[in-house]
Amino acid sequence: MRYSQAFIPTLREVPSEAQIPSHQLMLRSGMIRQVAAGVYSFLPLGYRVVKKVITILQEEMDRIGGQEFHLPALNPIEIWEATDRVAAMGDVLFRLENRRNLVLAPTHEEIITYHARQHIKSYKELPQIWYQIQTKFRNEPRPRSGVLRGRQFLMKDSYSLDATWEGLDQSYQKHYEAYHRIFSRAGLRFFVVGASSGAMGGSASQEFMVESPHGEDTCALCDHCGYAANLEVATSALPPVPRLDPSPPLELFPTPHAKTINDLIEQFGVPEERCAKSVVYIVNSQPVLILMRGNDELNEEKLAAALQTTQFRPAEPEEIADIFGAAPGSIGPINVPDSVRILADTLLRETNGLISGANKDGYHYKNIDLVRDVGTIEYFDLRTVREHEPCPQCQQPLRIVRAIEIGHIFKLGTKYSEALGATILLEDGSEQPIIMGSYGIGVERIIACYIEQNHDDKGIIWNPALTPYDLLLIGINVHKDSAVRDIAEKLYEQLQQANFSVLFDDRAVSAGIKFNDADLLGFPLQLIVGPRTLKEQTVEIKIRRSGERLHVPLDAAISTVQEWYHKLSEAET
RNA sequence: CGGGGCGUAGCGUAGUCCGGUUAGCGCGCCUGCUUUGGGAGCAGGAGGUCGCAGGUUCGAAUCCUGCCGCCCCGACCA
Repeated sequence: MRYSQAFIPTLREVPSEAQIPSHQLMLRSGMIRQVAAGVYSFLPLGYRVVKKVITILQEEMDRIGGQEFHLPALNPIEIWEATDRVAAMGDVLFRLENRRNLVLAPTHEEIITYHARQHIKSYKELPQIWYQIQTKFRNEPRPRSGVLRGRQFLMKDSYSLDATWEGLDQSYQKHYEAYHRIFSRAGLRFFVVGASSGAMGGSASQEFMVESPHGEDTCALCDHCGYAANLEVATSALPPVPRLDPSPPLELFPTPHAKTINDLIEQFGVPEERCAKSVVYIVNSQPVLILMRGNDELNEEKLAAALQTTQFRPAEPEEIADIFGAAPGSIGPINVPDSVRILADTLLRETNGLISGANKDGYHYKNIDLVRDVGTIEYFDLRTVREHEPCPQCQQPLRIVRAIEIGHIFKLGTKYSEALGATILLEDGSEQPIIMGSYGIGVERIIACYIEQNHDDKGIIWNPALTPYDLLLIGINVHKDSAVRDIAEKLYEQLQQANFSVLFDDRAVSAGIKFNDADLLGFPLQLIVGPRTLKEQTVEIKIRRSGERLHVPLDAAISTVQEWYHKLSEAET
């Protein structure tokens, strides 16, 4: 491609709406343009990168036996009602005003299961891995960070269909390995975390993460043993609050000015871990009292997993007063109405000597014994792990980092096959729902994360795997100097014949502009031909990543490019 | 949805508080001449419903009301 004829609208200045490097550089390099909040056009240069990512995805999915589909974005709403996901997705599901029986698909479990039900009748036809790379629509409440969270985005989604749970484990493992290869080939530094399966009812789930301050997820990492978990499921080896022996007697005491755990600690000098913080949630319109150690933070994802529902919210102060007869600062587990379910974090399991509100304004109890003084308590891991807590595997301090989710693998089970009646007959003649897995990769996120990890103050630094063109041939003064032009044209021909995709900067602009655009666009290699090199019968090869410049004789140009390209490609794997 | 910010030419912005000639500047764009290895110089030129609608006023980018859009933080995100 000749640059003079290419549509590559680069920007010298940073558009004000772009806050993070990948967004800024994708705009500045002419890869994307915004059309609406969370909606972007890919311009030719950006789309070349998309196609390269898609090729990697297809190759690796095909390698594990995946078969590519192209499913419709328009879905009948009935099928979404059948799995109860119209309600579950809520406002995130796009609906159509002038065709109300259709919705825009945010994911494709339903359609896949629909086709499985149509045609898969026997265990003999399984396993299957079905995938597609397609546009998803999600009415995100707040799109952000360029293409990192959009209302319309590309996703590689795949689904495994198995007759047995062991089969599901194998399909899941194949995806795990394929995902490793995909992200490695894309040149990403990433890690895998255990994740919540949430209210979807699946059994196991892992997320592929890229560490970034711009990420929307938070993970606990152990650099020592490799433990990694999303904070929604992360645990630590923090010891539980030990029992006192003998158990001291329950005692009511006035605390007129203590509304928070910190007040209690300051005013009465009590140890933080002996305080039991009481929080109240309304779960399916029933009150639930939750006891947390000291100032530990309740994790709502863990609560959702414990309660097996996401239909809950913190209680309002008025509701708390109605139920407990006291303000939020004075409630506790003693004298709780029978209708209130009591949960406690596992750190408090069957312990004693605790201080908590007395359900009487201005009073607390001390020496509460959860076994002696409180009715039925259900214990769950509910607390949010904090920085520096000991790793649950090796006791070394945990690190808490922000991360961007680029892939998610998920053992679904039979939720969708049951809801939609996708069943098979087994060898013994019995009928059973197909056992499914679902696996997703965000295409734009791979690109944005790559740029987040591979840029400098001048621009993007592409590797051979994702670069929109293999290399940039820069002709200095080609429009004025016919000797340079002849050489440049010849190299342009030869490079293409050697199977390189080449962008040939033949524009009639100054050298400085060409060099700056070259660094901004970030192709792995720049081949520079100008009057200066011509005098010595050489060309200059600049390696974008290192900034290294080689001067090679004209007749060695192609072979040197091939060598270096090979070297750069090797370095990736 | 809560909080904050913003909307003036393709991009970046000044002007808005305190209403008043023709809305200014840099980059980019067009023409000519000169220049030519890290975003050239000179000269000339094109390009604006000041987000939209209504209101106040002799007069509105500027004041008032409503709406729309975009960004950031939070909530949310199988």
